[in-house]
Amino acid sequence: MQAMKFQCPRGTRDFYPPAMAVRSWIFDLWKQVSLRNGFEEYDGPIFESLDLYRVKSGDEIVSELFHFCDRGDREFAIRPEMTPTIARMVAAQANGLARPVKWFSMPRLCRAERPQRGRLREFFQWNIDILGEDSVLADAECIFVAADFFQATGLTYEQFYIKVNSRALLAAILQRGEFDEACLPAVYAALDKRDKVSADAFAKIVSELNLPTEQADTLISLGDAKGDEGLTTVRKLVAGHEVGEAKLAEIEHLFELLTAMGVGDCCRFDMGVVRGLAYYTGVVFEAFGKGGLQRAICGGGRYDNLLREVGGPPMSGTGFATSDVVIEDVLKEFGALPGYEPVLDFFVIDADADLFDTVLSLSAKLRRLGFATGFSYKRQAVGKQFKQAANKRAARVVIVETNTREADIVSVKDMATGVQKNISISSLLNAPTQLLA
RNA sequence: GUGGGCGUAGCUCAGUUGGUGGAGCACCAGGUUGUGGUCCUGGGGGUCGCGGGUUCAAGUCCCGUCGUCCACCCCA
Repeated sequence: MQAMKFQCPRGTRDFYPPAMAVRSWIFDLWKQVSLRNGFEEYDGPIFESLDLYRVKSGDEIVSELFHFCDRGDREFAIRPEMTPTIARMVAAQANGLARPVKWFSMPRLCRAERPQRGRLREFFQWNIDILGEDSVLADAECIFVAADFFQATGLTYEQFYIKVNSRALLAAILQRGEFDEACLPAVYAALDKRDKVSADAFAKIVSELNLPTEQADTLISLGDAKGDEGLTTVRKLVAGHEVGEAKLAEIEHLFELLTAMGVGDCCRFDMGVVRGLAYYTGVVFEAFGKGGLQRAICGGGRYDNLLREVGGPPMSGTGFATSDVVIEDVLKEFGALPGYEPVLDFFVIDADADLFDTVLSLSAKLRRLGFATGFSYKRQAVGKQFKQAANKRAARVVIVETNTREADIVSVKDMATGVQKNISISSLLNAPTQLLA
């Protein structure tokens, strides 16, 4: 093979038409689900000041960003996530925006990571955010939107579920257990690993934290705190603790809301969901496919301090994000991706080369009526033109034939059913798609 | 940043103990002189990722390099 000098850069994808069709299908669903849940679309620049990301994550994040300087030595980075951008945008107009702010976006993001399954260096992410609403109702609505999307893709409750937890509740439990502040990050990290390892491995991770026996036991039981039984476990752990009881009541209320919205059955309490260590302050959740890929396919939660941290006004927020890469992965696993749809409504062919003018004029008219219409560039046998029509996945073929000249009649054939009828051009143009119904 | 697998036609892959490269699909062109996606025939296209080494001879063995996939780290 002639060595191709250029290929798409590591971790990026070329979207040839079949792949682009899948991407568009996912985007259309994202948008449709967002809009019907009352979210408005926004977007920002594809690069931001490097400092915007430093503020939140510190200097070490820079090595995982694609960053550059302009000719004035100003530092920028291609956006690796959307949250700083929406925080910046909302902060800038905070006083003028009606609350709650319900926004969504489908940004292209880049991260300078080593690619692996479900993680590329360039990808698209669907972001859903509600800002300016403290009530757990906003969290419930976000979880509902996630469930709504997965069902819209065709997945069932047999194929996905959503784990829900509260970091505020977890913090209260640890506070009551008198866990040392300093070891909290390690405790969070350990819990977050719970579902990725066996019970034994988890016990080992816990023992390596060198916690007092009582605290280690608490942590083990938290790791197993799932579903209604898990809530019972937690109820005992927070009994008599004011904040803990309040946070427990809050998450119980959340589940009541989810049940009322009809998605309670795909949601499950799970203390093992902690999510990163970054900025989550309250409810956190992750969606999972029930197949072989044990990987979160969507995640989010409440971030009540973030706007203030990026220099904005104190304003609460909650939301989630998921990427096109993991969505495609999980849908492929369940065979839920769509086939390649027909791209043409009509393909117009001529039975005789000197009828080509009619092919052109009829095609143009159909196109102006909004129908995707094609024709062969070459004057060749009807069979060859049919072959092209099939190849272009045309839904119908219009045959311009000898009696078209005198009688204005064409044949229209439905390629799926094989049904073919003679009709006048004028009636074809009056009701182009209903003729064969 | 660390570790492992793989790199042969546009795609998916064969290639036997080293002896001057194949299939299916796709693409293009013909055949049946007005009907396709599921017929028949033919064709184009690869210095076997790249570089070096061993050998009379390397797709095949060795080293390096680049690419890619997977896992770890990390995960906004």
